[in-house]
Order: sequence, then C-alpha cells, then structure tokens
Amino acid sequence: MNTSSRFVVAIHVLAAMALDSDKPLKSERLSRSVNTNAVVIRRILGLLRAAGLVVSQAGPDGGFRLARESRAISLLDIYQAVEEGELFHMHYSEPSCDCPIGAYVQDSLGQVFKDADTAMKKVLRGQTLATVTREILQRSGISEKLDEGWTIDELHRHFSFESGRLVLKKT
Amino acid sequence: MNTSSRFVVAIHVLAAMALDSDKPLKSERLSRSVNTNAVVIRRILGLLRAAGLVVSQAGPDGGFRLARESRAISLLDIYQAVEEGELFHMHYSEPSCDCPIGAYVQDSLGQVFKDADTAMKKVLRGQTLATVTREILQRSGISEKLDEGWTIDELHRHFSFESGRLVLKKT
DNA sequence: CCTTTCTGTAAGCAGGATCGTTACAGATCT
DNA sequence: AGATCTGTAACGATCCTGCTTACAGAAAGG
Repeated sequence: MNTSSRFVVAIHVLAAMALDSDKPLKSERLSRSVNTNAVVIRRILGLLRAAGLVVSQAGPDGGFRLARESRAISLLDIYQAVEEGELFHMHYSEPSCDCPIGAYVQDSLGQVFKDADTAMKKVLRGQTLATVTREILQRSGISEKLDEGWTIDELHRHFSFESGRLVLKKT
Repeated sequence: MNTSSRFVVAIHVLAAMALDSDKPLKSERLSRSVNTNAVVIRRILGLLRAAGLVVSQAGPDGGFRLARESRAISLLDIYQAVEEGELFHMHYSEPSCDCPIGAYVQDSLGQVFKDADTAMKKVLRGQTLATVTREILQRSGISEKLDEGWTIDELHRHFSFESGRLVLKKT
C-alpha cells in the first residue's frame, strides 16, 4: 500500500518552480533535477496543469510556472492532482456473494475507511508548497545567511535554480 | 493511492471467524464466502497468523480460529498484519541528485508524511473487529430479532456461519 | 500403519499499473 | 523558415496482485 512516486516528484518540481518563479522552467531542466526523463515530467505536469496548479507555454522561452503563489497551493491540492481513487478499496473478487458477510462488510467498513481517508487528507491540507520550500531553504546550508541578518523571505526572493542547482541570484 | 484487497478480505474472514467462534473454519469454506481461491485465503491467513491474530490447526476438524476475542483486535492490527511499508514513499529514480531540492525535499516531507500516516492509523485503531461484526448483525435482517427482545450480544452468540451463509444456530 | 482431511508453500500464469524511452505533431518566438 | 519548446501516442520492461495447480507435511481415526 503506497502511493506512486508521482506525488513526491510533483512536489519536487513545484518546489523548484516556487524557488525560481521569475522565468518558466523547462521540462528537460526539471527532469535533470529529478533525475528522470523529460516526458515523465511533462506527464506529471500535465496532471498539475489540468488541476490548475501550473500553466505552460510552448516555444522558445517557454516552460512551466506556478498558476498561483506557493502559499496558496496545499499538499492536498497536489495529492489530489496526481493521485486518484480512494485510499482503501473494496473490490475483491465479486461483491455478489450469498452470505450476509460479503454483503454487509463493505457497508460496515465504508464509513471507517472514509474517516481514515479524511484524516490523512486533513494533514496534507495543513501544509502548503511554501512550507516545503521554506524548509528546504532552512535545511540547505544557504540559510546560514540568516545568521548574517537576511530574512528567509529575502533569501526566498534572491534564490535561483540554475542548471539543476539552487544558487543565489547575482543581484 | 490504494491498498491491496488483502485488507478487506482479511476483515471479511476474521468477521466470519468472530461470528462463528465455536469451531475452526476451513480455508475452503472461507474462500467460498469471499468468492476466491482457498490458497488466497490461506496466504492472507498466514499473514494474520504471523501477526498473532489467528491460530491454525491441520488435519480433520482443523481450520482457523481467532487467537483472541474480537473486541481485542483493532482494524489497525489487521491493517498492519497484511499491509506493509509507509503510505507515501520517496523512492523516485535516484535520491542522489546534485541540487539541494532533491536532497532536502525528502527530509522536508518526512514529517508531514509520517503525520498523515499516523492520522490514518489512529482512525483504524479506534475500531475493532467486534465493531464490524456488530454492525453486520445490525445491517442484516436478522437483527430484527432485536425487536423481539433479543439483545445483540445474544444474537452474536447464537449466530452461525453454515455453508457460506449466516444463519441462526439451532439451539 | 494407512487413509483422509486439512494447512503451508512453491511455482507459473495473467492482468494492470508504473516508469522509461523514442517518436512526432503542434505551438510559439525570432 | 527554423529553432525551441510542449503534448501525447506507442512500446517495452518491471513489479505487484491475484488465481490456479501441485505437492509436502501435520493431525486424527480406522
């Protein structure tokens, strides 16, 4: 029982876009960061675009960018964009079985499964893409700049994502 | 984003054993109730036995029975017996990536993912196998006996699971 | 002791999901 | 027109499930 890697990859590329929001990011560049094929990235970004989380543009200087600011994108938004279906599913063999157990087990479990699903989603709803990028900045050595008087929001604005690496922009 | 059918099947067969706790139930009989192959049932019951939820006995008049009473078996016990691993997993391509995003995204998400997993499990911990069988009895028409003055616990004791069907025992 | 009746597993097959890859149509800018 | 992207189809490899057959071993009863 585990989700596909789409969820983590989606968070990864969205974090990259949030950290470098000035220009559109190309799928080929993102794929190098994730270490996979560009088509895989475009497939996942297609799901995110369908969910209204990113916008894309073809042609030179094209690419992907966030459709809204990162603090307005929850992890639940991302989860629901790339994963589908319920956490638990009932479909085993054939629900049509003579004994009442088969008939009523599924009804009896429906509410519990829904509650568990809701509890999991509530946690994801409480975290945003901005939460993730903020923590990335804190965990990376670059947030040592904080000790030099920089605010983390300043770092956020002056960060760039060059050739697969997070670097400070030349200002 | 969904569990295997093992979880629901495990609950199904455990409910059958709880509803008919007098004698051991054979895998072939349980497989008819679930509408699948007996080996599939034995595989799942093997996991439940390894988790200490059921005991088995070979030979004539053998079969499976609960290792402890149904109110002492939570849905989380069952879940952890048949499902493995974390709800979300991080392993995409190669974690070894030059940019800090790849390095720190996983660390940043670790706590959130763990929280979501815990929240889901907390719901499952709140329900027991006895909760399920009680609801099955209520939902099946047989609980109309309640209107005749029977307590649901009396029904619980006088129920039997004969040839793939829930029936009242001849007392 | 031998037969019957079970569990316990291994092995092989089919189906579906996921991921990587190649290929190419279409959009967009210069 | 040509270069540079996205969007998507198609195919193969791999893995996980679940179904089935097959058989070894345990337990009970003659």
